[in-house]
Amino acid sequence: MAGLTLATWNINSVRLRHPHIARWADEAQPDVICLQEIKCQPDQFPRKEFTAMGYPHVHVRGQKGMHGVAIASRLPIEELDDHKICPRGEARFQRVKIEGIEFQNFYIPAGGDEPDPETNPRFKHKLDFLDALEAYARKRSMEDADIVLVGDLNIAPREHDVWSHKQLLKVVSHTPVEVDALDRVLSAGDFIDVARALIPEPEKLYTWWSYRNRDWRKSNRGRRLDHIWVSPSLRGPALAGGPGAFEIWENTRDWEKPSDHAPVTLRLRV
DNA sequence: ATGGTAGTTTCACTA
Repeated sequence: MAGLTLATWNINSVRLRHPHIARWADEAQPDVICLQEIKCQPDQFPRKEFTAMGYPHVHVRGQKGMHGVAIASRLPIEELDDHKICPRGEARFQRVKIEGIEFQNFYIPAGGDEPDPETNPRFKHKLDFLDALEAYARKRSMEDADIVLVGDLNIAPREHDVWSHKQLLKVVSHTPVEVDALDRVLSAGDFIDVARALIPEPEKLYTWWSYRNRDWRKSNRGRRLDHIWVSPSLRGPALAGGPGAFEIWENTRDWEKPSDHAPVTLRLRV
């Protein structure tokens, strides 16, 4: 195969929004779709609907009502052993192999409102999760495997990944302590942040817009929370297509009852 | 400093 298009999308309930996925996939034509916040148990996942839209291969890590990740693929999926990363054991991580490439799909904890691990257990959970992920990434970096790490990482790391760097410095998702932790994960795994390798700052990049703004386009208070990282061995295939190979499908945010996240795709030249 | 919206576990919680 000449190329492989991969996608990541926080769908905020796959049972409610699989029609959006069908409509979007018809245009975007991804080969692999990594989903977060599916909000269902594995036996509740709409497999028939994914088969009908051309994705008969599905791997689900779900739990009742919240969190949950899933990978749907046109190509066969090889299941890989789960490694326990989430300190609370929540359904926030899965890994599979497709076409010889390991896909790691993450839904990192949002972290609550108060950016203080002493008073906010959710923020502590987020930092602990990132520490565990850093250790895992460091260990796996020794293997030289072809790895694509995607997901809703719930952190907008760079100045131009948010609508106002200054106003968000104390807002969870953009605080220095989280950004440092995420940067340590990136370094530990020798990963390449594909979006910024292809589209450098100061160009603004957002993948999420809050439901709490009446007109998301007009206010445009976005953040880049959804990421695609690749291991050094995939640098060539990931960057070969240039900026046009990376896409944020923000038009989906205009659809009726949308997810608050837009899907993101990368065309890998394999 | 506040409140705004959305989904599921629902008159409460997470995001």
